[in-house]
Amino acid sequence: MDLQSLSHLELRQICYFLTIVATENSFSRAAERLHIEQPPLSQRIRALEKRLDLQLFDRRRRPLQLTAAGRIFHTEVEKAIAQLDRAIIQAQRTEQGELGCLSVGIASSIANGILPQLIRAFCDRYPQVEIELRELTAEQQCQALSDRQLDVGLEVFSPSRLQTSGLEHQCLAQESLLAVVPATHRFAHKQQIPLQSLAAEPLILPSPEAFPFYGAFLEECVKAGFQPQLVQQTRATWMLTLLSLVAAGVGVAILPSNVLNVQRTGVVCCEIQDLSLKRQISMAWHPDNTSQTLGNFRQVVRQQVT
Amino acid sequence: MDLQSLSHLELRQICYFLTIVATENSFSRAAERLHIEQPPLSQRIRALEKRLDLQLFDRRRRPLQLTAAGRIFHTEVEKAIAQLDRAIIQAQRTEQGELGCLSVGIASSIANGILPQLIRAFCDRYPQVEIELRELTAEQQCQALSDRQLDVGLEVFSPSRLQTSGLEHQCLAQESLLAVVPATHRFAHKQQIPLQSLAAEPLILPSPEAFPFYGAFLEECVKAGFQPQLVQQTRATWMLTLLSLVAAGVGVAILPSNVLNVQRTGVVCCEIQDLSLKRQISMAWHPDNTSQTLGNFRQVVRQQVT
DNA sequence: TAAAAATACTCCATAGGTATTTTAT
DNA sequence: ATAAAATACCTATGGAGTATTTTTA
Repeated sequence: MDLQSLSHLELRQICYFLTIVATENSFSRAAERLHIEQPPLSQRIRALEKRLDLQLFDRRRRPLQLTAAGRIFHTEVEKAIAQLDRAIIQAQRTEQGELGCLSVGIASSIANGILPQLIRAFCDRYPQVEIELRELTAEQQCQALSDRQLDVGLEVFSPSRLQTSGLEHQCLAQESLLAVVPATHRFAHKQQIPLQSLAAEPLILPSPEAFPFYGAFLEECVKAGFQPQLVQQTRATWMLTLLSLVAAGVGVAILPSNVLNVQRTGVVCCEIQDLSLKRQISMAWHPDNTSQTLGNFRQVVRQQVT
Repeated sequence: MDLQSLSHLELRQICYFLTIVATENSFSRAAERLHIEQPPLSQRIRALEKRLDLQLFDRRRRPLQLTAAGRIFHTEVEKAIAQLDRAIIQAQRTEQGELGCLSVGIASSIANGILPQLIRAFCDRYPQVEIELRELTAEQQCQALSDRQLDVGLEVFSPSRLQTSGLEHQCLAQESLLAVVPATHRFAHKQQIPLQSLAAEPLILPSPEAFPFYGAFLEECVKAGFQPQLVQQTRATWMLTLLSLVAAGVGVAILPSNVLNVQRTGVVCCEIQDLSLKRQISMAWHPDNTSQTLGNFRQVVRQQVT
């Protein structure tokens, strides 16, 4: 393909040609339909024929007929015009955010909580937008948002980290912490337990790298007057792993309230009295990202959380 | 698809866009490659963006990047340009006679004789041209050639009919007539027989409508001093039918020499002495038919018969 | 002879060039 | 500070209009 020579072709001339064929090869009626006079139309077609080095019409008899080459050109160039039209439509729909791709950072707490309704609502409204879910920690999401690797992140972000990254954010939901105990435990029949009652229990906490939030929980325990006994032998992060440890009687797990969305035999959840600590789940994005798809996603999310 | 609005698009601007993307989104280097200056290129792209109502490039940072819409437009419009290129190439090849269709009128005598080598030679040289073989009588061919239903005819044409149709023609081959006798016939072992020896034989001739040429044969018999005995009960035209009648002992058939290309058990061919009568097989076409495909066919045929 | 396309010319819109300014790293 | 793109302005190619001629059925 030689762009250099194609660029001298006039799309207008091609559309004129298609119009002439559409009017049964009448130059006069095509000119009328094109809102130009007949002589310029004749000129343009001759110019087209000259540029292509092709005889498109057999002018030796009336009514004018397409040559064999003209017929082939017509069928093939019609496909090209249709494809060009598709290119424009698709690009415009992409710009409107009706078509394309959005990469969304999530964490297990999101996947297990607010995510399904957000995805459902967005996909209903923008069925042609592909959502790429990426399971990343809050820190990885901040980095990816700054690097334009990610369009939007859903996680428990620390406000200071959002600040330093220059990210914008919106609060979506709050979660409290629950104590998860074996079904055979003496707390199992209680709706609520005091925070201090955990002083005597071996506690299972998720790996602090993946869940930095737990530092705040430990501080609350100290404020309440005890040093928690941590089960050190595990650095698991998956909620199902932690629940299995509880079911095995290894200890009591402290987990965010989205654990209520999971049914696990052999464990029971108890609210913790006196613990006002809340995990703030937010949506974060980069202010320079002007993608309409992102704007649409934010709007849908805003509608869902209010 | 709206031809009216597409016609105001500039193909040149689209090619400029593709060139910019091809040079890693550098306007300066694209301008260089396009042999224009950078400012006009910037102007053209902005004009394109304005016309399409599309932001193709994100100009807020360097090096410039395509927007999501720009990326879609690029991949889709590249297909359109490739299709446009195909349209031009195919039309040009059609005009050169390298691509397309040729309708060729034939008769059984041709199919059984010179046709295979002509088809073979033409298809070898022009493999993308489709040949449509139409089995028509000489009269039907003259009519179809005049009506532009047929590109070229191969038949035993009468010179006067060619004249009145205003057709051009070229002689391809001559055929003599043979006597075909049953294998048990007393002539069966002879290479040649005198014309007059046919006086005593019941003669099987093809239907005179399909083979007007046989009138001349009957005249030759009269000149030789006898009135041939014609088997009247058949008006068959197919050579294989006539040979079957001979094999059945109904009589002696008088057939063109292409019958030698057919092997039929129970029959033998004999040359006829003293019979100078020749069937002239010609190629005919209409002088107004300027199709290059026809010209190419005529040239190949000319090469084959010399 | 009549309808339709081609030709001849004039005008003007827009692509391209040159000089300069603005912008992003 | 510098490289690259945008802006401003000028020139000229070529598309469109009007009047007329040519062609074909």
